[in-house]
Amino acid sequence: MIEPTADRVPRRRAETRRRLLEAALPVFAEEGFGRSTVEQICERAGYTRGAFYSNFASLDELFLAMWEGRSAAMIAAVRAAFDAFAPVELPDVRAIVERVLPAIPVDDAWFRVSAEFTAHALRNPGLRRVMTAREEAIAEALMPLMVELLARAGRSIPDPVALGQALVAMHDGTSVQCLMDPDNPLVWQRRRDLCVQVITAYTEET
Amino acid sequence: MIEPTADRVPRRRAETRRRLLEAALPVFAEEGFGRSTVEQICERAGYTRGAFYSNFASLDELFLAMWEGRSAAMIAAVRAAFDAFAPVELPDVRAIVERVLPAIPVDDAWFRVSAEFTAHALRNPGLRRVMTAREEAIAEALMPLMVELLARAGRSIPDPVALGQALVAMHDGTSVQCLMDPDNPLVWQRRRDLCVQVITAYTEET
DNA sequence: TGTACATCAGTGAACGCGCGTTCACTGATGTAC
DNA sequence: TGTACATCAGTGAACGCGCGTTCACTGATGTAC
Repeated sequence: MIEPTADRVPRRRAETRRRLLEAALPVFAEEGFGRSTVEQICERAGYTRGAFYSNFASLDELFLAMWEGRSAAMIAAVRAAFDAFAPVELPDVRAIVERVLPAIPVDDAWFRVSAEFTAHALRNPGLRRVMTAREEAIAEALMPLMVELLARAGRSIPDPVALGQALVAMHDGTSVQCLMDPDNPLVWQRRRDLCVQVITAYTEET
Repeated sequence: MIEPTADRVPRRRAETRRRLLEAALPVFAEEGFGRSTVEQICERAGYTRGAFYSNFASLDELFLAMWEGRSAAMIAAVRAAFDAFAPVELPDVRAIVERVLPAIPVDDAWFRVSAEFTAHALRNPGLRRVMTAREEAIAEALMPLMVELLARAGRSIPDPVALGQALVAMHDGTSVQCLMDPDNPLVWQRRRDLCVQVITAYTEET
């Protein structure tokens, strides 16, 4: 059984696009977005520069597309990790944090690129909206699971939005600290502690 | 009375350096570090490119020097603001936060550059050490004042290092949120609330 | 199924710009007497 | 104080590289009969 032919034309294009996007993250992570060149990305992906311009109008466009793709994948991965914990017995907030927090990857290359993307977005009102929308999407995707886990630890959340924002800030802020000093277990420990404190402060015993 | 001549040779150089460093922040903020050129900085500072190479070996070197200078100025400003609150009566944690937190500038241009510098430092072990050292310097400069203010609110700090790290993470994480959505007063409110919660969680009534 | 034809994704050469970096120079600044 | 001299910070022209962007082309892929 052959694929419907209608798909098969875009197949090749889609593959090229995918490979360019895949090659972009390591290049941006190593060189920085601003110092990355179309040539470097094409070379790593195994194409000539013409292929790039056949698929993207500019490096900016590819940067955004790459960021969106990786972000979505990241959220999906964390969500899956959360779901996996559903059947497990989690008696208190600390137990939840100790099991759930490690499921959120703190990835060096991705963080470098995210930091630059943030700076880039702060220069561009359109991108700002994209970023805040994504933060809301994360909160919406993960908060129901948080609510359920915390309910099983006997805790309710008076203001879920405030907790969501606090957790994102906590994650962002402590990620840098951990990546700056990755071999210091104390920094990681304090990250977990802060997470426990924040959740405790933003929830009530039922 | 004329200045000692020994100073006067470096005077001109020092002035050139200063102007180049001053011009660098807005250029980096607008273009991004990676897309900034020696030419742009020199043009804004009113020099030719030769003057740049007479004072700095590379854009990287200027970037670091600029970041260090601005960081130090920032710490000094916050420290001064803290000191100014010393004689005021501050009855509780919330009152302290409401008065002290606004003294910490959340500056758009500086934040953009800081975010990129962070990404840059994560690529370079030497710069990582510079950054962690600076974070420690901030904590050391401000923590004694925090201790004193909190003591007057009847609170002691069992683990000042942990509180320091938590506050830095809180500041970094919520700054992005505030700058992404600067006209939303709720985001700023939640930043203050989180600060109160963190301080409360990391201190004990005496 | 097989053959002729159409499409268009990706090639690779070409062009030109803008920037990094160098360096012989000049004139501002300071020194010696 | 005044003059001749020394220094060296910043100038501006020059060179060359590397990249962005374009575009005529080719050959892989799919279509029609």
